[in-house]
Amino acid sequence: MANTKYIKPTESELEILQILWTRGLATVREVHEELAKTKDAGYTTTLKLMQIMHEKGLVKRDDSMRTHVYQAAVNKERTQKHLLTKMIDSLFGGSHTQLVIQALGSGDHKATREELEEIQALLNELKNR
Amino acid sequence: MANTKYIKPTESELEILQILWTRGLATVREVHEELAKTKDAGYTTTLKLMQIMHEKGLVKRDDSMRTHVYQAAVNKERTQKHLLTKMIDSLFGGSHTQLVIQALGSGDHKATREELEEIQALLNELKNR
DNA sequence: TTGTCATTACGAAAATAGTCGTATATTGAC
DNA sequence: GTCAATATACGACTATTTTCGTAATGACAA
Repeated sequence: MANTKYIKPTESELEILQILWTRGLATVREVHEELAKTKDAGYTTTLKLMQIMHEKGLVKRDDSMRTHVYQAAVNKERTQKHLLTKMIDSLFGGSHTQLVIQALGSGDHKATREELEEIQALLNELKNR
Repeated sequence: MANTKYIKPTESELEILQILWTRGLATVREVHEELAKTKDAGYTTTLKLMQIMHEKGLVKRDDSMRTHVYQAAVNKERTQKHLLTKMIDSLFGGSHTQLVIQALGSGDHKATREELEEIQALLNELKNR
């Protein structure tokens, strides 16, 4: 298997990936409209970023048509895990648990009952080892 | 109250803060030795970083002696929470729970029983709302 | 005193990230 | 065909972060 060297997305790239993970397929225009809701940058800025992401292999694109169609080339869960691990190491002294405690204890969640049950299930599993 | 505008530490700064949070007080030399275990940078690089951190107000220092003694000027938990929230927003669609699930579900923790109980307690509290 | 070593200060280069202007091409309406 | 709208390509500029060389200074041993 090809050695898929992990490339750490920058913050802007992450915003774009987030959109692509949600939408599946999207044009630059669509991504840009979405970004514009929270950010304030020109169209060509978004375009350039996505071109760079393409070079890096973070996204795939279909350029058989004039308007290219992009999609994420990196797995969402894997990327989350990578960055999470990084944060745990650099900020929580390597302790997953400390991070979980912080995350759970932070004021205003809107955890649904299902989510709480999911966490409970995981917790039970960990306890029974 | 003085408006303590939050300053986001860079990655390198975070590494240094991590050391200062652990040690309490430390000289540049000490921080540098510690960093050198995992990183490979010159002494003046560390020095410069810490000087910049001082300007930004991320660290305090006692410069009454020739060799200055530094300590963190920002609270560990608060910093953790800030960055955690940021990550949750940018990477987990704002869901604390999704992050917790990822963190708990990631392979190899060494959560102690005490930690598990602490999580359980928090979970119980959340459930009873 | 003199020389060596460790320290801080400082400026600037190098690397990385983000921004945008402009050229060029393609499409479709008329 | 012409024109307007919209797309990509691409280079360059800005800002931030990281790196390090060099100078000045202080400490200390011989």
